[in-house]
Amino acid sequence: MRYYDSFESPHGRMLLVATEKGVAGIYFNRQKYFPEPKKEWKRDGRHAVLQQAKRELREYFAGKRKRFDVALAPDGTPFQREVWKTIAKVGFGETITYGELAKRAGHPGSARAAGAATGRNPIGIIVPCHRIMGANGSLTGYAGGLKKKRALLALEGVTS
Amino acid sequence: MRYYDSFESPHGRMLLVATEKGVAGIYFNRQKYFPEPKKEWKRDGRHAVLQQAKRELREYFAGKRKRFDVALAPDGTPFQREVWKTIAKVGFGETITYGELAKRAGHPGSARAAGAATGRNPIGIIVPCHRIMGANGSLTGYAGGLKKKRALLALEGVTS
DNA sequence: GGCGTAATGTCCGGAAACGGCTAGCAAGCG
DNA sequence: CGCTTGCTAGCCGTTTCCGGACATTACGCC
Repeated sequence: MRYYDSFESPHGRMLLVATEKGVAGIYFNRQKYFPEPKKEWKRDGRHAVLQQAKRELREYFAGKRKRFDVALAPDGTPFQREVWKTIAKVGFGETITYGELAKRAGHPGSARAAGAATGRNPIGIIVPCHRIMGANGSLTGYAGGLKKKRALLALEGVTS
Repeated sequence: MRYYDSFESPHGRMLLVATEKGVAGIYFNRQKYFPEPKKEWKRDGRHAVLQQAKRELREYFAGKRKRFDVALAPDGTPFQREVWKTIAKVGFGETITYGELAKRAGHPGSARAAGAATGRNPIGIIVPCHRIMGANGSLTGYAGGLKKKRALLALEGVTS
């Protein structure tokens, strides 16, 4: 079963989705790969996982939180989950390249595949895919739009 | 959740699988498309659906039952479920061709597709796919082996 | 009668395309 | 010369697409 709720972020309304085990997705309205909510999903703003996620997000945007603790439960292939797990370990304000990401995930040389997996990350912000950049320093892409990527990095003090 | 149990038929041991809603599958050992039991399945010989299915099967093989009443809940595409539902309406001792089957299912001309769907029927015996034959009277196929198809038809008094 | 053919829905394997990439050159420019 | 820019060719997991195979049969043509 999946539960969902909306969340008002400084960059617009977001959709949060969770299972019993953890957060499954966070999406900006109209972002790439925005899921169409299924009928059997239940709106439940008081679901434990959703409440924790919302609290941590509020604290993050308020500048009072540098690390997320809520449990994660995204759907994906083994490779994708490896990559996302690796992204989650990149610290606040730190940025790495797609090649470095691939290496840390145990797949050196799979930079391009890591990029594709990054693009499919369903849990923006909490899995901080905005901290991944091109080897030449370019932002290269963001499912919510490069503008949001820049804003998130600015919030974390990355001047670039 | 899926529940399962074994059943001793005159033609060998069988595996029964069910959901809350009805029978999902019945398989001869080593038959085509025999499913590998999943870890999360529960063996439960007293599950209501399984008990009813076993009773009706015993009665059928004893010659005391000509119609099955247990609820069915097979997995399949919409087309496949149409076909299986149509097969279930073919009476004891009656045989029809794949073309007739397709027509009754509301897809005249899809005889071949109906054949493929018949081959994927997960609920042998109760959904009596053994009553479907080639237009020229040949048996053509059976997931449990043609020998069993012949035996079942003989039990129903089809001399052919 | 015998034989090729087209029509039908699904599954499966292989091939190809497609990305939020990158290292390696080759020019262009001051 | 150094630095920057742009193009190219490999790299890799996933997704999409296509072509055949099936528990078939009706039809047209010889």
